[in-house]
Amino acid sequence: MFITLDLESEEPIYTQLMHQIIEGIAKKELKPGEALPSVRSLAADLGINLHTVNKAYQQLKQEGFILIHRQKGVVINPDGVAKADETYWPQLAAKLRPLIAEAICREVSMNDFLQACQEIYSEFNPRSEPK
Amino acid sequence: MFITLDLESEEPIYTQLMHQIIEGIAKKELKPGEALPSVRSLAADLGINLHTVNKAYQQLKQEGFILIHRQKGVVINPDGVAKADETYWPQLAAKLRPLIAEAICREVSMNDFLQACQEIYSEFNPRSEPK
DNA sequence: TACCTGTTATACTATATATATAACAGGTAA
DNA sequence: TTACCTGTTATATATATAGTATAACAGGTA
Repeated sequence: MFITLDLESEEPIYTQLMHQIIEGIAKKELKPGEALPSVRSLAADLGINLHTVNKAYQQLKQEGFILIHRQKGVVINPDGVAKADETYWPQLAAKLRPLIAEAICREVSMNDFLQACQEIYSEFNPRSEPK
Repeated sequence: MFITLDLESEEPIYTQLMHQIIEGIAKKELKPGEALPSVRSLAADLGINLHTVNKAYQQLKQEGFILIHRQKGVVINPDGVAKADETYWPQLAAKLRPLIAEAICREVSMNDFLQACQEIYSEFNPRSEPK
């Protein structure tokens, strides 16, 4: 699991970290129960402060992606991430709406937009897993 | 064109303003060449500072949604918003990727995700325009 | 005992957001 | 000309967020 940060980006470091870990879970590179580096070692590896890593971990914990055991360390949620529930969909819609509004302004057809989503979705599921 | 702000939201006021104006354009409630309120009057109507409105206007101008004439005022870009070009798609993908990664973690199928997009897209185009 | 966890506390810097006032420059209308 | 409307610029202030730096604490393990 490689993590690359863009320190010049407007996106805060801790959210970059969150996104990369979530993407790692989506790609199955990070599996349920798998251990993550300690806040200190990850911070050292990335050349950032341990509080920045901690902030990302805390938020991932609150959203159910990881579990934090005070003395054992951090692991990907062994029970898997909570499935989409009734609170998830409005939040997703709120994030999608500005993107879709701009797309319409720029004369992007619905099909072109859906295809863009589809291609990204496929990046995470390169092939369906053999059972 | 009604504008509603949530002053308690984590989303900055000026981005809320930008999004609502972009949505207004997408819904054709705001048409090319149409005038927008002056920074002072809109700020007064919304009960916010004129600099906050100005910041939203400046950014909308830079992204090509509106034109600002120093003494005439602000209008929706009469030439329409610039169509999606080769710089647009990577930017869209960068914004979609975290949403799609989380959706996959929450076991949202591709079809369910695409359908959510489709429904929002349809909100902006309630019916195809008669020519 | 030494070392590893996460956690908490404090302090500091820098930047972003939002407000408040004031003034400036150019155009328009009474 | 005068008054008023534009957007623009300049200062100043308050608050919150982001990030870093150090230090210490508490619990578990080798």
